[in-house]
Amino acid sequence: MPELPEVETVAGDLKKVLVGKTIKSIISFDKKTFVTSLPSLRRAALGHKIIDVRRRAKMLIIDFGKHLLVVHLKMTGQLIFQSNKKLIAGGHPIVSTGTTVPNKFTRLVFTLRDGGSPRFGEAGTLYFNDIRKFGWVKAIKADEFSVIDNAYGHEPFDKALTFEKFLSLINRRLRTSIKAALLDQKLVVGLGNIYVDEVLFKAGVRPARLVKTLTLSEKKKIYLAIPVILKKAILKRGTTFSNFRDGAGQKGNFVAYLKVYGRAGKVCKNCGQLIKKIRLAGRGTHFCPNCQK
DNA sequence: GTACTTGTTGAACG
DNA sequence: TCGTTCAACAAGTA
Repeated sequence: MPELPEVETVAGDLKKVLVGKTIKSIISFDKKTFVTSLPSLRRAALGHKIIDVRRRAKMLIIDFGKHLLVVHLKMTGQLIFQSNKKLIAGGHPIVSTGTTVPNKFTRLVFTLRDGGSPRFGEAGTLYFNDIRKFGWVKAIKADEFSVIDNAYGHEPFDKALTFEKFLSLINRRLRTSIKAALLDQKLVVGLGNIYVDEVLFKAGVRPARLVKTLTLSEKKKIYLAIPVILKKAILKRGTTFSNFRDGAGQKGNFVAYLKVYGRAGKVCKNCGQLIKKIRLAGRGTHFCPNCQK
């Protein structure tokens, strides 16, 4: 389940290998995988050189200059680059899906060549896999990106997201739970179910608390916990990564640092009480009844 | 077989 | 209009 740290990791890894390469061909195995039609996907990308790969919210952006491919992995999407025997992968764990590409979950295949000239040979393949077909790929003109961009809120590491700004944002959701407010990508982007639970544990606030009941001090703790949790997760290369090949060094390690998520019925690492799980905002929600007030 | 999982959207609600 | 909740999507896992 890629949230911000996972997408950030994938974007960084792919940037290293994709920049400078040119899309040679695009093959589709599933029309549902992209919002954009295959012909316009090809128009935007074929023969164009990749100049950057980056992240915005939980989206991956492959930048061709005049055009962009915008990729959302949603829950089970993977982007896998293969060159010779080397795999660079990111997204949903590949436990049950086998370790080879393409496989039955492969939706799109991009073949690449080095540099801009057709005289260069193939230089790897980029696979877009998605088990549940929630993910998508859009091709847009660069100057149309603001339409997508404007639908999302602040980046959690953006200096523009001051505490005052954060307050004014969550104060728009006074009658909802703090969990629902933090999941809302129109306020602050990048937090999904896992990291919201972790942020609220670190802040010592129960997920079900309504925003209007929070003290200023609690809001400050939440505000401060967001970048701490996310940065640590990025450092550990995310929570849900899995090795695609031995020794690839791609395994996400943050799962070992999770304090509440997925630990229902286990003892709190902080106080020893049992972690509780409830259903909130339509999501499984984990917290420590002792550490979180 | 059934319940459960999740990011995002859009419908339905008050 | 606004804020909020909830179903829907898909398919693998327990």
